[in-house]
Amino acid sequence: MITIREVAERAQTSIATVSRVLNNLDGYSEQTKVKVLKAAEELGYESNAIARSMIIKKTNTIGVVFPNISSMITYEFLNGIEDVTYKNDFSVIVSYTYSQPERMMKALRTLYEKRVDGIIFTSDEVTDDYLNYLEKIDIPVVFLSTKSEKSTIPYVKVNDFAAAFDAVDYLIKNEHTNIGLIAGNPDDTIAGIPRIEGYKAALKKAGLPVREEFIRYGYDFSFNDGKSRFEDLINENPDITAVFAVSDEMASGAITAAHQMGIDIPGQISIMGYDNTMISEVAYPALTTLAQPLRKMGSEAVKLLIKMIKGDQFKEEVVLDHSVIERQSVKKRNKSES
Amino acid sequence: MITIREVAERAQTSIATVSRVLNNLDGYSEQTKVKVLKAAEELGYESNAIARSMIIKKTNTIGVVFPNISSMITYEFLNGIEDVTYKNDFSVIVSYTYSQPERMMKALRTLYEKRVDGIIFTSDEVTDDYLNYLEKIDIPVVFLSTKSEKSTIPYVKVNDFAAAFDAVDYLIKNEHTNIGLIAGNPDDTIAGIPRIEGYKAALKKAGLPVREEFIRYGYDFSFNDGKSRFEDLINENPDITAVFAVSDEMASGAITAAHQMGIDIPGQISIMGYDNTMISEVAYPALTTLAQPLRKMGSEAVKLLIKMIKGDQFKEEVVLDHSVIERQSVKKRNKSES
DNA sequence: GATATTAGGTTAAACGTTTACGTAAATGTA
DNA sequence: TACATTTACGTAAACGTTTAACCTAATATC
Repeated sequence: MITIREVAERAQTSIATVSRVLNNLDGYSEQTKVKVLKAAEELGYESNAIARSMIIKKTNTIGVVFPNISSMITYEFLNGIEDVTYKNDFSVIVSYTYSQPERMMKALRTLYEKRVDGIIFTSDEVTDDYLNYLEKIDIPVVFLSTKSEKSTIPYVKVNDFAAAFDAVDYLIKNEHTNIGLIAGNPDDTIAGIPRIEGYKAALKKAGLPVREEFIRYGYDFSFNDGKSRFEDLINENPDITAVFAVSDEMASGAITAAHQMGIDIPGQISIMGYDNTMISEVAYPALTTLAQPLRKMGSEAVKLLIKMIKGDQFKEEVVLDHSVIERQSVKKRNKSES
Repeated sequence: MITIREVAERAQTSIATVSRVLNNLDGYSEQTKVKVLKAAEELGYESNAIARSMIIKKTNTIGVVFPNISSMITYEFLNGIEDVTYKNDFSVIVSYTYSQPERMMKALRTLYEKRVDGIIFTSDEVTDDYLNYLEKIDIPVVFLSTKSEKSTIPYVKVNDFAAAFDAVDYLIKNEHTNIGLIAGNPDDTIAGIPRIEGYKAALKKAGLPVREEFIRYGYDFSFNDGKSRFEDLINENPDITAVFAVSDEMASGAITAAHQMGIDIPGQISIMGYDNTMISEVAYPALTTLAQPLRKMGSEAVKLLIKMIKGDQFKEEVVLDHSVIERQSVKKRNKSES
């Protein structure tokens, strides 16, 4: 492997000068610059980021940890992240942790060993163990689509409560009163509880009763989860006319179940999803859904992280806007608005 | 940041001994081992992989480059990759290149600068520029779902020709004779041409004519691509009874188009996909498709790469099995087989 | 003409490890 | 007892950079 030393030799100068030329600093004549560049070119020199990192104490690398969330969410996040890491000359190390604590801890430890400049922690519940470790290693961290009350680590999220509220509100505005909920795990403080509470709040605000039997709790936001919850929900509550599923995958599962049960969507029952991933377009009928700006969330998270890496110490919280995307899975009976 | 030196000081020994203890080598007494471990623990020492890499010349990191292929394919590949990198204590740097040459070259250069131990190059056409660079830097590389005739770099793939052949053969066995093809880009030597040729070969073998007007060429294997190709294809050829789309996303687009055109799937037209990503389950009717073992492809690729990194120089090619997954989008009229 | 400044370099230390080599003490062997 | 071997360390070099500190000659300033 060819080093700065060999370049210096060939250019008949010192390694310090070579370093300066290569880093566009000053302190050399045009003549030596040319000699150095020529020598580097001829030798096919490529700088060694490891050696460089060793002394500047920056790796220009960030780490991203994902639990086992939906493929499409992961993809959108990652694309948003790469959009800005690319522009800022950062590399990204990704780890899937499948929400397993040992795997998560190992991932964090490895990221620290490799001296990443910052970490994006996505979508997973933040346990005390994680938090303690993150605080101990003391490198910039931002939470993406999660947060922790116990720390001042900044986050990028949508407001899950408000988003669920708006989704249900949209159904109510379209004259639905018997609205079922296919929820996340009721122990999940991030994507579980807030959406359940948003659902309840929307009903209450409209003066509708909150009926526990209209709520089914899922576990992993998956297609199959949504499918079986839907069957169960509708079999036991034939009077439901709309259901809000807290992920697009669940909503797609519900649609497939409906097809199999001979239920017309949206003729008999309207279904609303959450996320606005690609799946909502592929489903038939196409899913009306509550959109999170996933890609933007990814890019905002890195922007924030890079700011922190560059030294800005003030810590912001970013709450991005959500919106309802109307497609074909909800019957529109909205009389009051345009 | 706390170093081996400080640990040595606190344990009243030398840095060499500390290093030996921490790396489980021998050459120290039980007593000093305890002292060192205790000191390290108390100081919260965590080793610095950068400094380590500097001298051992290994980073335990690999790079993976993705073009802009389907989110679900990317996800499956990455999961397969992580399954085995995790077990082997490697980290993975991922770069999305969106098939842009400058971005690709920059990604490769960065990976080399950061001295990754190996590279997995996925799904993209291998240009001479890429190949030259890969050969120049001389680190282990494996191609995943792509290959190059011009080099001996090993690859992990399915046989696209045979897979497409089998898909079309399946349609023929189910008594379809007028079979349309929604193909990839006819300039794409990886996922384009071989699948087109497989389609043609299956027809020929069955004594069916190859009719150019039954073939539509897409560009990016996307949902919208499949949707508009299908509309076009069926409008101009009402006698078609089955269509093979060379990606699940395209096939889903075709299904959606069919719904909008009032065509019953599979009653009037059967549709077959390719990939067996999650989308094929979500589509309605669920897609009968040609399955690639995506996750396994990812894990086999890293296994091979790690073998090469560890020093095995013989280069294997891995061609994994494909299969037809029967769901509901193809009308079964198979009289001859069970 | 004397001094200060600048341009254009060089030398060497530093980053945090691993490891080859040296050596003194402990242990084994004849 | 004498010698050989092994154990348990310590010292220092090395990895490939960046950069502070230093140097010299040329130019500018008065």
